[in-house]
Amino acid sequence: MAGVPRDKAPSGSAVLAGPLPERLLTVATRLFAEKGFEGTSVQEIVAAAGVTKGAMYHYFAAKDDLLYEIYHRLLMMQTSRLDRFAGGEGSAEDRLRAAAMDVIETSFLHLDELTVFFRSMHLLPQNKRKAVRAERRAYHERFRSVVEEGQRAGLFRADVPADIVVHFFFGTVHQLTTWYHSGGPLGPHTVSHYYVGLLLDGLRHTPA
Amino acid sequence: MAGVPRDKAPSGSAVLAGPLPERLLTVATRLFAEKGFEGTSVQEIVAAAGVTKGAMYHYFAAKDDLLYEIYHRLLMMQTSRLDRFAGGEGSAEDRLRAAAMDVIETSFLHLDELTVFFRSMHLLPQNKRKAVRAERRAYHERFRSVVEEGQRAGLFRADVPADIVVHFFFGTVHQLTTWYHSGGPLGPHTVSHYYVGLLLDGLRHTPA
Amino acid sequence: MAGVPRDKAPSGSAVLAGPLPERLLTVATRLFAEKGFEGTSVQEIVAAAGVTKGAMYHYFAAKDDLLYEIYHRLLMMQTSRLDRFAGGEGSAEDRLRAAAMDVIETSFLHLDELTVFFRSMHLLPQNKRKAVRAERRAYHERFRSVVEEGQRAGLFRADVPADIVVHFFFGTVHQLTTWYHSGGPLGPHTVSHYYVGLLLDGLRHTPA
Amino acid sequence: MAGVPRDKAPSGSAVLAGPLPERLLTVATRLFAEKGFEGTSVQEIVAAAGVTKGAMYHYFAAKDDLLYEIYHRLLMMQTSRLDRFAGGEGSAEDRLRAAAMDVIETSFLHLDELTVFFRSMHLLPQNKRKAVRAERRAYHERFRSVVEEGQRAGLFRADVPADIVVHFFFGTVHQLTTWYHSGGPLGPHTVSHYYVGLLLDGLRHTPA
DNA sequence: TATGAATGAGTTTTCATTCAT
DNA sequence: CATGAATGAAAACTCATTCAT
Repeated sequence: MAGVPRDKAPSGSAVLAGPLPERLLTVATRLFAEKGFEGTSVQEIVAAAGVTKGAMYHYFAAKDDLLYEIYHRLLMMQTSRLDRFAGGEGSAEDRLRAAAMDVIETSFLHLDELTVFFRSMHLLPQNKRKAVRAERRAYHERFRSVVEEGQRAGLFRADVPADIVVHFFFGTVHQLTTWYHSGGPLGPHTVSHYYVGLLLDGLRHTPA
Repeated sequence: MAGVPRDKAPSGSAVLAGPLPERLLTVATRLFAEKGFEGTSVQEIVAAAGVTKGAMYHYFAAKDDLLYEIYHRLLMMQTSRLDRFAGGEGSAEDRLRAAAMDVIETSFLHLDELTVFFRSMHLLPQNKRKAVRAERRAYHERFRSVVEEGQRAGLFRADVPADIVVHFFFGTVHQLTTWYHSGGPLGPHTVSHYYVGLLLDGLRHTPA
Repeated sequence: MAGVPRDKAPSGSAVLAGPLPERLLTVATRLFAEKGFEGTSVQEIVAAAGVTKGAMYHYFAAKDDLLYEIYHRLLMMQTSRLDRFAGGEGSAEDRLRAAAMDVIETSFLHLDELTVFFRSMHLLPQNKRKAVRAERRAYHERFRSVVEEGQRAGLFRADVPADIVVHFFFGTVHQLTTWYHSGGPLGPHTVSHYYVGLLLDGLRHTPA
Repeated sequence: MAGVPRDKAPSGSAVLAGPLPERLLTVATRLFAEKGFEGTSVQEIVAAAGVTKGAMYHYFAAKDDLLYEIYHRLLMMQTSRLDRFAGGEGSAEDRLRAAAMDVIETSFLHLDELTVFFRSMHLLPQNKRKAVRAERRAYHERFRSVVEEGQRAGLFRADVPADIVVHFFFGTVHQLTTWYHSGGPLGPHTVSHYYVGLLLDGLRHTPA
């Protein structure tokens, strides 16, 4: 056992389906969520994916790139979904409600990605961090525009800046991962319902 | 090579007042917030505090301990403040409002600690993580009890579990650090005011 | 400070042939015997082998592993030799004499290993120490069985437990390293001859 | 708990009797035997003795000195006992037997010291190591002189150099610590008896 | 495309010892 | 006599990345 290289990939027991880049992202997401980005070695990732380091570096220039790609894909997906809901039919309130419900429910399906996102953004190198932030800001703006539309239409209170409303809402959505566990008493849909209720009722009411 | 000290602290540029443990915690908090726990080396901490590594390990058994102590002190302070507000005079709504305002305003004074908290909790070893979680849970329960009191008194809507309400509120408070920057257009008090408004109006309203 | 390699191997002066794991074991054995396990740094080992630390840790999970492997290889060799001699032809006395001679002469060829063995066994982590002890116990038992055979055949005195006889003999063999130096007046073969004489004559005689 | 110095001595639970230097040597011997010299920190020693580092450094200039003093005291005691037995009445055989019995039985009373001796001698600095070796050599010579006396008197075989005989015997005595455990089936006296028997019968007999 | 041996720069931690009080 | 805060030097180990094959 000693004197034998220690980082051969275990041949069986791995996720062996699908194209390699996706497989690597999938296992990396899980591992980063479990043990943190810095707590997960490249060796562990490639072992879990059933390949060797060389293979990974063939597709990703650096470990950072895995992180960036996880963020990028998550944001792409959320952006496209938001566009669909925000640009749909109905009142600003209807559309905001639908979009908000969707964000939360989608978040429940991607808790690992969210966990990694808010824990490890600061570990990206400057240029990639800037790129991610730009994507996120665009997402935020799109959401805000619906809130503003509702305010102009007199549906929502106008005494709180739309910017604050969006931060208020996404803030709590992004913290879901710190308390929600899938084994608990409340299902994703229930939580989404409550959260959207608290948001929209807070929005609709005009304070004394 | 020999005889050349490798971790001498630079003589200027450091916080050189007060007892060493506090000094170390102060600089560690700032550095962890800036560059992350994993991105900050012990060497950088002790250099910023103007001492050597040995001095730090004289007081803290591990780098982890700095992290734990930051959390612990923050939670102690928040708990004692919450007790004061929640146990005060007035209706449940008055007390909730006062406590909520205080939490947010206090958070603005400790943004660095909050940043570190939610980014790096997972880096604590199990036993310390458990201890922190227990403290945080107690805090959560105390807050929840005020919400429940208000629900029983008919002041707050009762169709949303108090637990959810607390998660909803603290979630967004804890995310403050991801968007708020002290140079921005809105002051801490203003943001607190908006946030508490959104929360309490969402709570007071009874949906159709 | 940055950019200055800290553990580059000196290009000359090293054992540069053969597969790396063996090379590392060879130099480690010599260094451990010279300066002790704790007194030898990993840095010194890899420098003597002409590689960097990373290379060593590619093959050995820990410094301990070098130690374990040294023991393991020594015991494997001794066990296989003992099997050959103990299981050979001739009376129990003939076989014991042959085996004993061989043990001592072989020990002279591996004084460094023996030195390290008895000085540093206690530095192994529990699990590895257990493994070594098990191997050594098997070796002891094999030797003892020949002594017992001789006792049953009436060739050896039976008033001393075979276990004690084996401890008595191996004890002194294992201490060879504390006094024997290859430059001295007595050659390995001479010493072996004397030792085996003292043992077998002590065994054969029945005290009054 | 954090931010508090980590090496205060535990106030109770320690050996608190007798003069400090002796107390320190006693606990050091036990700890060195248990965990090795390098595996035992000065902090552990002083904590076990119920004092602080300063106190220890008041009596011993260095950690090495504890080791040296352990050796020195053991050798002083053994030398004085050997002088008594070797210089006593009776034939060379009688005196050798008595001295040998005494060495072994005394060794059983000082197993910890012996363990430390043979494991850690190499950790002493050169000058102290030389001093110990000189003391040990004198002891060896004294013992050898009795063997030679017996050889000249025709009591012992003369075909084995007395030097070898002494190494043979002390070798196995010094290895006692590697296999003897006080809980085992054989008491110290029994083992001493067997060992001395094997030695003297090996000595007395003249090989064919 | 893919391998895996080897690198090099860095990390946390340990600890004997000193010295002002 | 004794304290204990602080030092300074080194140690074991990690790991993202490269490169000859």
